[in-house]
Amino acid sequence: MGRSPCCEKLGLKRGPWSKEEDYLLINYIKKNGHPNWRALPKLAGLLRCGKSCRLRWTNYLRPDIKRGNFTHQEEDTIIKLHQVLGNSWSAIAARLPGRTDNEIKNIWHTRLKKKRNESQLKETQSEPENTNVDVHLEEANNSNDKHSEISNLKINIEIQQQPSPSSSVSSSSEDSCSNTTATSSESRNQIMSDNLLEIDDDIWSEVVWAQVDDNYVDLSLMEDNYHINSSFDDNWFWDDLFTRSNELMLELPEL
DNA sequence: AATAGGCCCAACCGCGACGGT
DNA sequence: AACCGTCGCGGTTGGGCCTAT
Repeated sequence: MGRSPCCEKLGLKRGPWSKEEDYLLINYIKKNGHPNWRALPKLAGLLRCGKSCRLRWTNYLRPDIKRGNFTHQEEDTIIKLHQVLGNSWSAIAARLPGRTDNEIKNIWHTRLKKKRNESQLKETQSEPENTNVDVHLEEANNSNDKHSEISNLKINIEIQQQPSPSSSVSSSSEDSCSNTTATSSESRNQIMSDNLLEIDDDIWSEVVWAQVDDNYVDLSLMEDNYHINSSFDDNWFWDDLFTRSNELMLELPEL
């Protein structure tokens, strides 16, 4: 048996919203909020389903929405966030005040995906051959105060395995990105295989590049430990990294 | 000027998560 | 535990606009 429709379609209007409908919706929400989207259209005098009203409000009518073109800075932020979060548009939107997930999704598919692919192509053409070593990523100490450690931008990494010549270089496909928050063992394996280190030509240069999802961070060799240095100094990046740190398998050169 | 193709974006669809019963 | 209703999310669609020919 098929799934029942989200609302009674008969008699309900679909398609673009008129100014009158917008006015009714804004007016109602201003006075009453939106405790129940399903009941809202009837109470507001709209011939729409609740889902349509919610979408119109969250993607277009909300007063805190920033209209207009994305700035270069916003575009770069989206690309970086996408490297970490994958297709989690709502999570990306939460970090871009005034922008909606729908808007970000649209700009990604129309412009930024192409832009990202072009810059990746340039990078891969200029990068040297890589060497890989498996290690396990763990926190430097057992402190519960993660943020104090995060703010120092230093995470010690303990090497547990020897070099693995058969290791592959990480994938940067769309699919791998979408798996970053998955928790099944199959997905976890995918995450591990997708998070391999790419190393400088000279592994003793004390500066290597690790890839966390599609995001590059540089690892400095200091006193038999690697320290992660990243341009991503916002706490959200490190929160994400720590949240998944037990699942991440980086590849590092042997100390 | 006509039109084909690409781009952009608002809106829709279907699914999974979640809370209440 | 199972069921149901609701919400939010990501993927997709379709129509208007723009541009090249």
